[in-house]
Amino acid sequence: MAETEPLYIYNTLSGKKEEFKPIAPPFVGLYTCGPTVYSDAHLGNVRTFLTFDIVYRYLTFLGYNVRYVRNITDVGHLLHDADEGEDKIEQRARMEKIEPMEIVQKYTNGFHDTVKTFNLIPPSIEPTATGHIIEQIEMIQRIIDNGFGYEVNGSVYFDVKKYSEQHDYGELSGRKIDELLEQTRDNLEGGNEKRFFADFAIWKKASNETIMKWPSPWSEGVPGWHLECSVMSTKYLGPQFDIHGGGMDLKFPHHECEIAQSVGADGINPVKYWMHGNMLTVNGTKMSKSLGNSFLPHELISGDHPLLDQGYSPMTVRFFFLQANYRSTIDFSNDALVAAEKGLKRLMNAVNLLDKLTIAEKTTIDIDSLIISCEKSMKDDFNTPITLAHLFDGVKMINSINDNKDQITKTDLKRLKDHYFNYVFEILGLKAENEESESRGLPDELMSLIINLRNQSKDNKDWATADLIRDELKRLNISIKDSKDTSTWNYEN
RNA sequence: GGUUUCGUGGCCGAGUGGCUAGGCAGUGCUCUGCAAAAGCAUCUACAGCGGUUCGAAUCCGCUCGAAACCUCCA
Repeated sequence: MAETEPLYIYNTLSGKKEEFKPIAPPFVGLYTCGPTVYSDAHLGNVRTFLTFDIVYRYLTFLGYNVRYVRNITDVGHLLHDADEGEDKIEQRARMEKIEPMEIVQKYTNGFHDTVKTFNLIPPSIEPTATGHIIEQIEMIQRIIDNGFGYEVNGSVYFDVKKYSEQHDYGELSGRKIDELLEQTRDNLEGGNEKRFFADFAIWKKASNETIMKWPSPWSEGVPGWHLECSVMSTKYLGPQFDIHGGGMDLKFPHHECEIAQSVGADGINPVKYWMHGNMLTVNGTKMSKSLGNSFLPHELISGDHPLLDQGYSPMTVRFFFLQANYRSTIDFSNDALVAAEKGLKRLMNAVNLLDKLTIAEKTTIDIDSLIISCEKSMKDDFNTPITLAHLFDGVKMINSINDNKDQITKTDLKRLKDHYFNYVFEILGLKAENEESESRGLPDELMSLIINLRNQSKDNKDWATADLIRDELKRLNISIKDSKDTSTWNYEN
């Protein structure tokens, strides 16, 4: 692998693409905000995790030793207002009449199934908030000791006003603290324990009924939502690490608060490169549970949802996402998914052809520029749509060789195969989905029997019988496709 | 209301101060007993109005439109 071109990453902190320089190469620390496991992850959630799956895969491909940390939020994420509502998991547990930790387990399992379905590589470490209560309490103490936290009635708040006198609260999201006050739609209402409207809870005293709570120097309570990411990233990646990812909607306040907490506790700006993935939209509007326009992965695959004309395979969805830049919104539609389905098939057909090409004395295609182009586009802030475009240029080449219009030598074919293997499977994380061949056994043998009989009819030019077999199978949702000397079959969806 | 981003051909989506994005659909062709599939070729574009420039879809301004964030959200 030619390791010459630098990698550029769009850093939210600066608002531009910057050359990626790891703090301690060959090691790279990558942290992504994981799910709050109080309900099923929907497709929009999947998109963000996919974005960082690509980052992880590509950095690894480049030879970096990546430690990828993605947390599970299993406590502390409150409803409605980050500091006032009920814990999401507790509320859900009450609704389903089970233990909060059962909720956590149930939806953690579901999340793992989902990410596996879409072929996401598991993180190196997947820490939970409840597993790091002690560390969170320690961090709160450091924040208090440094004068950036204060206790009121057993709860501890981060003193944003004080912090902003010495530091830039808003450096990530571009907000100005004094403007924030006027711009906030709902300003401070009465009965609030906070000294300043922008302060946020880092420890919240729990009510008597609350099941999930822990002792602390201030009260029995729960840690604030923003805190866990600061604590766990620091613990596993150090006080300063390379890349922090998450959805665009977490930029403010969540990530802004993370910075403030780390600086407040340890005096170090925790992250060199902030990356934010954009939203999945439906008819131009953000997919979200509250709007009722979200659907779950299994609904997408089965097609069992009012917004869906049909089901789409996980790899179709993965390909669909990769056709857009992670920093752009991508709009869901059935047309777009159908297009992705066909595009993916075209790509995969060509990849499969690679094993069947005949070798020649010379090579008449330009493999070098294909390889260089793909490297260039991936190193330009993980530009997967351009990379796919290059790979489709290569598809033309492959087909052309297959049609004997171009030629390739043994060595070059090996390079081409390696290239597609690397990019399609390793970097973009696509995989073959031959669902019809999954442990078919008997049907497979029956079908080859039928196809053989039909081929005999064809050999005898008994078209009526051959067509009858094909038509009758079609009624059973099985389609027959004749190529030059063989016939293939598959289930129709 | 504030902040930010965006408005590309039938659809999805890149990119960029002058040079083909790509995928899907459409059209034509090849292959084929027929069909399907597949392959090849090919058409339509840069919201509107001004400005900067030799030249702008790309830079600047305004208008219109959309979205995200400012509340929990990936």
